[in-house]
Amino acid sequence: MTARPKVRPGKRTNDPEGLRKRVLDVAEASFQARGYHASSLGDLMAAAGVTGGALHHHFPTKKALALAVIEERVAAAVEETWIAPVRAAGSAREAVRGVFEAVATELEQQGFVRGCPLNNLAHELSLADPDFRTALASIFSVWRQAIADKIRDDQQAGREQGTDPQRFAALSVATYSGAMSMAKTTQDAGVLRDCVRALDERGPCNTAAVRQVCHSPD
Amino acid sequence: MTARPKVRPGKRTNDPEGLRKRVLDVAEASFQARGYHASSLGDLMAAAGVTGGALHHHFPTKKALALAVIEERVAAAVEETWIAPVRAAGSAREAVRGVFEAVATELEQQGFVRGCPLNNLAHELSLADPDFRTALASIFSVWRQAIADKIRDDQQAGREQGTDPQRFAALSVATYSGAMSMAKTTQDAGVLRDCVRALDERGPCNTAAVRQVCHSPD
DNA sequence: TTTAAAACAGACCGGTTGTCCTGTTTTGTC
DNA sequence: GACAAAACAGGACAACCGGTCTGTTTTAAA
Repeated sequence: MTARPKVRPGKRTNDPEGLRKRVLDVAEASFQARGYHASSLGDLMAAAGVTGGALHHHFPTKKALALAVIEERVAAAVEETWIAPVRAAGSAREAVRGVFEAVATELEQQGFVRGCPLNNLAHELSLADPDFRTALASIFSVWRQAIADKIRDDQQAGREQGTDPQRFAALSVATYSGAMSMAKTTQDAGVLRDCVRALDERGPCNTAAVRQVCHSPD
Repeated sequence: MTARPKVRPGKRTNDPEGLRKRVLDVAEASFQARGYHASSLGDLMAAAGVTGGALHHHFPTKKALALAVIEERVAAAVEETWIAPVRAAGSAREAVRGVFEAVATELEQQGFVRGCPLNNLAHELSLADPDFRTALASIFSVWRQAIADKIRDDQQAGREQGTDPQRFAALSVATYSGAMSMAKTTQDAGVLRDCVRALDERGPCNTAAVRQVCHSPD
């Protein structure tokens, strides 16, 4: 995939940053497709065109490599597909709708579903190691925080009322995570659309305040 | 944990069903706590007090063992904690609320969160093998179907209107799955309560039919 | 009692895994 | 150019994994 400088012996060019990036690229992709435990360092070395010595120089252990993938790549992926769109959108609800739709469309034209990078690793590694767990938990935290902040912005601008920011954020993240889990298992991104529609087609209006005004004609 | 008949050599008692059950017990627990790849057959054999020959007799491969765990144990767990309560509840919405609360309470007094057995294995194994994927997908399917059926019952009884059964089911399952994912990562079941409250505190009432009647005083 | 199949015991093996280690080359600095 | 540190090469290795194999014991049917 990436062009690797394989010159004939005698001439070597050190490129620590490029090599590190190549390793992270390969590791990120392999962890996403096969998971952490099913990805062997041998496979990663071969795919990245990197020797054992070089790999060990940049990432002393497999755990260190995974931690770097989580902190640099997974966090960036969440930032790109969720946090930035949320900040840029007109409202939190629009943002959620937009991301669901965008991801669904992207997955459909891609033809297969590998799942959410964060959730994939969260399931496999949260209980395996405390360092993994805290790194993953902090990504969930900033994700939720970004959505909650947006709701507060909406409320200050009068676009939203009576919505608990924390709970709305929790619901959004949970629904997306779970929908991606199902989409990965069924290999069908349609469930993302089902969820986002159920989410804003709203339900029975059974909040006490609403129930008084919103009664059904029957 | 389970009493295993370890008599002195010369006396042996064949107990194929008991042995099989012991292996499944141990495998289910280990897959839940450590995952599939991180669970070695050696560990399982030791924990179950079973020799290699016996294990191989009942489960020729590790994959066969995992498939049995999925089809017999994981499916049963979903049935027990979700499907049965849904059928027994007064309405689908009550059922969802009840399961979220019950699981949250159970996890809190338990002190730690191992996550949803189905989602744990779904993330790790869906892409690893087609047989795993279809087995897991069918559990998701019956889970969703049970909720959708309950919504239809509610509608026929006049307890519910204007709710798409499939979408509601998708949303319920997705929210639960994602909430359990977060709960596992943060080791805090509180997110389950956040989600279920956000789910029935309802949102902006922006469905076309509702928007006409249910306008906000501002 | 005979007998065949099922149930179980336990050693064995080839392959893989992650890590370490020793050496060599490149690179920046004085 | 000297030199030390960083960057990289590549083999070695011990532990482990999953699966297989042969043999023994139990069990139930005949």
